[in-house]
Amino acid sequence: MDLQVLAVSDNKKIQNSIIKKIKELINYKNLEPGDKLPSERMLSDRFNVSRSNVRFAIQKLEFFGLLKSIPQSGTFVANIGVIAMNGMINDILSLDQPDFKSLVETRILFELKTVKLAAIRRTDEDLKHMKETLDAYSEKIMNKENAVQEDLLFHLAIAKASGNSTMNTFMLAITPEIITNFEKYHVCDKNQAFLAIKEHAEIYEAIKNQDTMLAKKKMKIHFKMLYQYCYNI
Amino acid sequence: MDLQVLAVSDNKKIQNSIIKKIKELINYKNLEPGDKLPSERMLSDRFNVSRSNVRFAIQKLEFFGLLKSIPQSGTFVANIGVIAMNGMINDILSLDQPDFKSLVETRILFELKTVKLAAIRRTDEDLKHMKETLDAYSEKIMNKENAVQEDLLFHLAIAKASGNSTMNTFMLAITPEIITNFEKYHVCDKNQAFLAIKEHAEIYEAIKNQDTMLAKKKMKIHFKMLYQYCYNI
DNA sequence: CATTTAAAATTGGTTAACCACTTTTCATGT
DNA sequence: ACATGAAAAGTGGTTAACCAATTTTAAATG
Repeated sequence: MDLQVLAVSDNKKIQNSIIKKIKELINYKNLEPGDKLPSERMLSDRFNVSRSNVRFAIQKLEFFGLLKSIPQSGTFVANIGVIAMNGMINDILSLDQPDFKSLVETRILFELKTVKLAAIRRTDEDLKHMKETLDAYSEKIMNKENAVQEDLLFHLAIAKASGNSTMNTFMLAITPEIITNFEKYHVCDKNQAFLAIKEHAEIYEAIKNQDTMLAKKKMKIHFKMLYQYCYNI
Repeated sequence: MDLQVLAVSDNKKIQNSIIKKIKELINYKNLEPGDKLPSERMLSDRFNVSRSNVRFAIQKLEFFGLLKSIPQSGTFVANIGVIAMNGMINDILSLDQPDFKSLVETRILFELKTVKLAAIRRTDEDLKHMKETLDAYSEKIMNKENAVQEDLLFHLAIAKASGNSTMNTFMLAITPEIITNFEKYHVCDKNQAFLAIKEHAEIYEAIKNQDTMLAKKKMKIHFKMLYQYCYNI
């Protein structure tokens, strides 16, 4: 799963317009699962756009499972009917650039789940990794340095320990945007830093002791301020 | 957010090896936030790989917020310290291809949240959209036709109504893989289809009446079989 | 010596040519 | 008519050339 397709780009509008035209083409020609689309060259010619942009558009639709490109052969409609095809393309076209509030909301949802799963599934290696990030965080705070990075790595270590590759991937995907906004709005104040050391340690201990409910409870406390912030923006 | 970057590819190994080398380079040269990386040409020369692959690797790191490419200028280390850089690149390199179990686990987590949010935030337009997908689903089932697509679109309509663009995006991202596996393992049996019509209708009504708890409860019932299946695989 | 400025080198991004392979076409032989 | 096979056309993927804008260099100017 390569989420890259969702990256923002100056060409996004062009690519979305191509996706729209591909959709119209599929409907007009009544293409069904397995049917072949016109070649990239023909599409770029017909739509009056570069082949690169056609390729990007196809890659995006391929990522969402709607098309399937086969080398030296062609691009085919995936095993998905015309109804789902239309519905999903509409959804894809209307995808908004994630806003900060939705990112935080999603992060909280993830972390309250990953912390429980981590408490159940964590391996010895996971614990070691988490402990390392925990110590690195404490050290930075004790030296009164900015520790946003170390804070983050601790949470990512939990996600990894959850044993859920999908959530781990998504956590990594939303992380950069979260950091950017945190620094932009100064979410993590230094006043809260010392308190956070204790909270991190408690979360770690709960996971280590495989106390699922306590782990979640401590994470909830840790997120308390984040909650408030999220809903006040 | 263009998740495309996470797509599987034959070049993934090469690109991951390039990412590894970029990480080593950043460490060796002690590059800090804002510092410039060698040009794409120099990197492709140094690593003995094509510039395209270097570009793909950089795009991936850019998606995860670790690098920032500026046209006609260069590629720069993002505003992220060396610790987070190393930690996150390690995480990125060790990302597993999402397995079916983790996909289902994530989907359930999402849907139990989106259904609650939808009950709170749904607009009249959302309701209209959901009703359409609901009716399309019923019609297919009554005609004893396969309705996997319509089932899916109903759930996507809920995700959209949740008003959370991040979860909406992620739901779309995991959907194709879910469908593929459903059809592969014949998860949705026709015996359950008639029952599902009623369940869908109840979920819709709960969202319409903004009964948050009931909406979640009905969704949980709807997922009951999915739960069992997921944990028996 | 400092300042200006223009030209040359360098950059990420884009386009066009090329490649290896597949698919189609159609002439040939039976 | 039909089967065979080779050649031509077509395919997605890859590489190399090109572009416009930036950055550096150094020569010209005061």
